[in-house]
Amino acid sequence: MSIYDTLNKEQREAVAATQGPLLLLAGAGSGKTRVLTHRVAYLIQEMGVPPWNILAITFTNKAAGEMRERVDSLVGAGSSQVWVATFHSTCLRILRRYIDRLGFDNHFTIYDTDDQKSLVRDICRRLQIDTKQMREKEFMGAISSAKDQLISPTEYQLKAMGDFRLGKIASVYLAYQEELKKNNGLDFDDLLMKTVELFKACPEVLEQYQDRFRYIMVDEYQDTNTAQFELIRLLAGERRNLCVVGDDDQSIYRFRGANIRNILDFEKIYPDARVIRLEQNYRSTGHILEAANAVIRNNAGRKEKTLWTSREKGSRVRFRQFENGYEEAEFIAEDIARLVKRGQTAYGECAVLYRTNAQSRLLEESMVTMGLPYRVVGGVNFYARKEIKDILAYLKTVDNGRDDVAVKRILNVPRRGIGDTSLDRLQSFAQARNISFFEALEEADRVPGLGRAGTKIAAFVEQIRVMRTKARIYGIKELIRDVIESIGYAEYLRDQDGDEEETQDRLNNLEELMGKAAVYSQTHEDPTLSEFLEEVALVADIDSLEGESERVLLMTLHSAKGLEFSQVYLAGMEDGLFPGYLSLPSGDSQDMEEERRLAYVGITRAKDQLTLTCARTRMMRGETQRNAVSRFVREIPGELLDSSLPGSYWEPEKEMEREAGEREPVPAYDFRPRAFLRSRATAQENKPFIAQGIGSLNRIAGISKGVGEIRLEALDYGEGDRVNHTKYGEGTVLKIDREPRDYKVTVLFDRAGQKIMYASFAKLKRVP
DNA sequence: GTGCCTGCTCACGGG
DNA sequence: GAGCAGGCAC
Repeated sequence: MSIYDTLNKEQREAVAATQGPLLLLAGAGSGKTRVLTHRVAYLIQEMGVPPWNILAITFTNKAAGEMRERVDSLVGAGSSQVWVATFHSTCLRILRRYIDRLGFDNHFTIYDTDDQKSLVRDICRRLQIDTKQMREKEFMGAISSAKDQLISPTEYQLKAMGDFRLGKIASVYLAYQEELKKNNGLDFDDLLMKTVELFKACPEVLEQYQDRFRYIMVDEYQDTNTAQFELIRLLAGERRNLCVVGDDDQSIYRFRGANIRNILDFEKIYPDARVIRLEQNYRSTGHILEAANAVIRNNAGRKEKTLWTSREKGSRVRFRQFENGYEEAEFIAEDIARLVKRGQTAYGECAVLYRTNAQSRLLEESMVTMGLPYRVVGGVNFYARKEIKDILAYLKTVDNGRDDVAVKRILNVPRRGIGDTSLDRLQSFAQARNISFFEALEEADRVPGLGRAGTKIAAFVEQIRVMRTKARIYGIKELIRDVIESIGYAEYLRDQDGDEEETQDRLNNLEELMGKAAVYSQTHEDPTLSEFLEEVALVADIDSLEGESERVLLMTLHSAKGLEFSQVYLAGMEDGLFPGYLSLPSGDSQDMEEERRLAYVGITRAKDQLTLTCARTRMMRGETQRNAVSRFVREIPGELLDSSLPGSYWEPEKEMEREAGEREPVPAYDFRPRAFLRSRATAQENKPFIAQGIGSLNRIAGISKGVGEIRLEALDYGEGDRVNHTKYGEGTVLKIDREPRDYKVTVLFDRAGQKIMYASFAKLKRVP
């Protein structure tokens, strides 16, 4: 039996269609990664293609990591020579080798969003553009989308003729590119654009890569932008052994230039392309899939396809509406705890997905309160954190002083008494002599008007020199530790944060960075600081999802693409949040369709059970907003839903009557769907709700009781005792309620206020 | 040059 | 609600 026997007919066809252009329309959960990995294996094992002739491109590091793993385990020996990478890292590797042909130094630095912003700000100041009238963001967005479409500053200028705003953008764009070049920097979009430029300018380089990458596969093709498409088209060249895999229904990156036409028009560009559709879904139960189909059906302009599954119908899609975001979050944590207790699922099988990162906080809090193991994926990019960027800026400066942005960043971190005035003087000195900022620092005694700052600058330069000496002996990890200690960074953080907990978080992040450095040093034969810094530049999140099988995952819908979970919770299903308020007024425009595709992505992540939740009111932009149930929920036919509030969840008129002020505050454990109250307890509705036992709440919420597995152990603390919680610190136990399967403990924390939690999860320690 | 206060803007997503 | 930029006092 061969490894290909487990594939269905279409999948096998796709695996064997190795020559010429192939468009693989792969619906959600139809096993596209399986096809891709088997295709790699087939090329190597059956077609005798050397592994290094194969290129598999993905969008995210996560996808690349997963693909790598699966290729490794399927192909075995030689698999490491298959080039599996993201667009950006592929370009990075190419440019590191050849960008000198475009007049850049091969040791260019990568500008992240922060660096971009400060660069744009400098330029606006220089060009005397009032950033109150045109914001930096507007420029950044315009520049980025120009690059996505491979529009050069000069072309932009031509296009902008006669338009004031566009003209401004064009001049900022031009200055921005000049500045980048001067600083030997590239931003993320440049990685793609410059690679295309390189290929067009140097046919011999292109030929070399065409010869190397004889078989190209592109995952998530629906998300490619013009630059990426051009890159692929160039690489595929005359051989055209190009296999693109995508699902137009899952195109969710229009905001960063994804051109859905790339997939819709693939057959126009490659008229002889084979098209294979994968429509059998192996992931979700019937009800979940039907719900997904019902939602996506509302989009116009898609390639028609109907996903089907041979799996059972499964349980219906649950829908719950809550009074506010707290109750929603609490329900989710509570529900997961309950399912795990009953042995119906494991933490690692559950994922909570949301539209905006801002939603993660409440969910996270409820996880902490319930004591559930969880992890937030994404959020603030690890390498974008202040403390990480500070230390990396030191390392960059130690490695070479060429990165002006990095040097400027740390010159006064920690405080050295070198302020803006000195910085400006140094800057103009450097500019006049055409030397780097760090070189200007080294010659600070020749810079006019520095005064007392001069000594401080000399001390800083000396400090860097000492670090450079140490860098020759120390490993990267030791170097990081030494940098942190010698600049007194921990003290600086304590000073800045004022909050010990925050400082500790930051220090922990730095420990993580050291861990990362250690791993790097161990896994590379000849580890260098330069290479480490280069590698780190493109990584979004420090750790992969490996070894996370024991935790509930919290992430945005965008990060969830490509993943699957037994239990999926989609939180915040409200008009105004999801779909976002920006896409609402435009009705059924492109924006709304993209939101709907995102909903489709979310729904199709679920294998066995899908739960949709929303809140009637939610804190947004500092004010409480009332939101209607998301239209995406309403697009799901009622018979697929288990809402335990029949027909009552959508009542816009009633929404209008309700004033925020007329409601009494609700106790923490009132997580019942509010609509239930309305149908059941009309007259009494506004009376404060007195917390009932969880069991009865379950019954109210329409959830049957399961058999408890948890043994009731005696607690070593009682009412009035002082206890310690890992996150909230110390507090006093106010109340302990015995529940059928656990104790419910009410604690008044000194810092965090009153919380209610389950003893078996919260692991409270008695303070002697 | 620094620290504090105020007021403003932004919460949509990633490499 | 939070983070940041700008203004102001020391």
